[in-house]
Amino acid sequence: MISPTAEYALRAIVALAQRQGSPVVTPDLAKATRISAPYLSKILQTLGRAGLVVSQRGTGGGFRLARAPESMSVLEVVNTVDPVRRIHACPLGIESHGTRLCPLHRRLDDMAEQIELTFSETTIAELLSEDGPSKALCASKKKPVTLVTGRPGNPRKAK
Amino acid sequence: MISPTAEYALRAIVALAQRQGSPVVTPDLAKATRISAPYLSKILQTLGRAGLVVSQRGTGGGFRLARAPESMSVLEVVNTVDPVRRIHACPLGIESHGTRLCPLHRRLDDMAEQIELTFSETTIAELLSEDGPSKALCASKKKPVTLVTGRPGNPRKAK
DNA sequence: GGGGTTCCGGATACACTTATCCAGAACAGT
DNA sequence: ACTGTTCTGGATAAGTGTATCCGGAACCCC
Repeated sequence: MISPTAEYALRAIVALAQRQGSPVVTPDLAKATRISAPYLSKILQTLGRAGLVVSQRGTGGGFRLARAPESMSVLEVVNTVDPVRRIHACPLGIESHGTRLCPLHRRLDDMAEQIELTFSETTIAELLSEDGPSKALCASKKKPVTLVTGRPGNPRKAK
Repeated sequence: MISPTAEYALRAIVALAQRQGSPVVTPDLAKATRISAPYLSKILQTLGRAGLVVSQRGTGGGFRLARAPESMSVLEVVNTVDPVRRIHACPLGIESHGTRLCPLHRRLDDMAEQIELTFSETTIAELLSEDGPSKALCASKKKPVTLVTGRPGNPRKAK
């Protein structure tokens, strides 16, 4: 439905949102999101160029959200790394009829529109931990994986 | 949203449904759907193994739908070539909590569920030509591409 | 049963996405 | 300015999905 890369980007954005503006260094973010550090780094670069995150080099640097989580939609994040594809014209070679789509492609595009709408209506803030039991990014309660919150002796369990 | 292959499979199934059980040979189906013949052939093989289409070799052979278009759902076709991926457990390494998903993955799975539901409720018959202007597979009215219906002097316009 | 037709399935090539690596530039603190 | 830190961006590798090719098997008709 969405590409792994888009899902990674959302994980990273959510993890950054949890930090409330404090810069997070790539390896830490990689541990929190369970994404490989080099690849995450590429995704963060893309998000940075799009203006969704801000990077800061040197000691005490890292990445932070460029805006408040309440004002950032899921759609913005997804579209930055892997845009939702709408069907505007008939995918068959036949260009003749304008915006009219056949039933098949009409329905597929309706779905894409629905997804786009849902993404645009959901803010990052809503993904944080709204309803108790399941915390953002699936962080467990029983196993305090520390989730990078503060890392006094990180178990270094990342397989 | 769905892979090219899944969309190809739907095109092929719809094109077969238009033929009302008459066997269609792969090159003809390729022209109708604008899918490359060798690749379409692979997809048809898969659909055949899944029992959605029936193949017949030799002269007068080809492919035809195994069942009535009214009794075949879009979901069956899609799942045959490229199953809808539901999120059953937290994609992060943390297995600790059962079926509880964090808000992010809960929402993504809700979408997948919605898509699955819509696909399961839509039959191939509904994709044929329900509402006049836009005929199945985006076949234009102005340009009678013949769409393989009967082909007296096929323009052979496939780029 | 011979010949033309059509699907079958393995092998292969190509493209795009995902993932990795590393030298270099920017930055903070001293 | 020097040093350690951290991001940057290009080059590259690995993996998956898409597309092609071809010999062989099944089938129909004569």
